[in-house]
Amino acid sequence: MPRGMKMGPRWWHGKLKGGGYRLTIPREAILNILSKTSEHLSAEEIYMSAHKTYPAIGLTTIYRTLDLLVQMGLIFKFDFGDKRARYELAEGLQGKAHHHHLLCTACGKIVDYTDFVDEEKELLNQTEKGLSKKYNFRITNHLIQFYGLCGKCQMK
Amino acid sequence: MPRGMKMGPRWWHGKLKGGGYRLTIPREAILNILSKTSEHLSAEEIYMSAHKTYPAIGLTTIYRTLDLLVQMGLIFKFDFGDKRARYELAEGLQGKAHHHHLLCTACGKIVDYTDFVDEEKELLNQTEKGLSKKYNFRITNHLIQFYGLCGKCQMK
DNA sequence: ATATCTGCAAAGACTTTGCATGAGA
DNA sequence: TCTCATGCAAAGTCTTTGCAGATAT
Repeated sequence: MPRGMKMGPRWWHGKLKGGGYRLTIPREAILNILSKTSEHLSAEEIYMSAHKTYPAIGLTTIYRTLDLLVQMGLIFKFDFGDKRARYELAEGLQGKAHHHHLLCTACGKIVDYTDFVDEEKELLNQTEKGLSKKYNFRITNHLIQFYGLCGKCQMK
Repeated sequence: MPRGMKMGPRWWHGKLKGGGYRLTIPREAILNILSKTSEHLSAEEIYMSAHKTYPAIGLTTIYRTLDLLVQMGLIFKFDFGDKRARYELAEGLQGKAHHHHLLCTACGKIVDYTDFVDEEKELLNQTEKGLSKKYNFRITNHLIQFYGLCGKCQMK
């Protein structure tokens, strides 16, 4: 059984309660969906998926819940240049490995890669230290993305 | 006199003509503005600036021109998470050095840094090679951004 | 001359807000 | 019970599109 797929009280119950937030059906639904996919879903896609098991859900709630989860650090919000925000479970949760993204500028394909991340991490740590000192920033996060053409699109 | 500030036929005349594009007042105005600033202007800001010297200009034209210039590779389009696209002259033009961005998540301040870019470049080259081979991508570009709190915002 | 470019107005797409109802603890 | 959360509808923001008139070459 894959990591993070076990049943029982969901790992996020404590996180929500600890933050003083209620455990509601929409929140459960959204976290369930994000836990089970490896895709980078948009609000609309999450809405459609959640709608199947809980038809009463509204798109507004999706947006509000996603904002909350981002703020709590449970999920990440990305902009891949296709005009809509996309979300994924934060690293470290559910056995998710830290990864970066490789994007096809022609078809929009997104590849998560975990290779080379160790080397990157080393450099990033140094860079963060240097930048922190020089510009007096407290760095909390970074974003790395590569853009190019995937195999299929190269042939067209 | 700073590099790139000299008068005479603008460096972009040839680029536009070579691409089969006309040399128009709006295009001149927009390129002039982007050449003279070190800020990361939004379409609206460029519009307001251009409007001062050429009041007849329309916001639509700003968007269309920016799209054209991005497509030609003369400028870069960025998303800094504030809901509007921001633009800057491409590296290598007008003596612009290759740089990355450091963003304050509280006040939106953007710092261009050129330090550490050499080290980053080395790693990125290796990573690009590895990714190209493993995922069969032809990588054309990359994005690196650091997020954190600037000095002022740390104190609040 | 004529194909390209522009400006206006309207439409489009995604996201946010106001407010009354409903539900978790 | 009593806040907090939700859903609907409407509004907001940035960006794109349609089209007739203007312009560069």
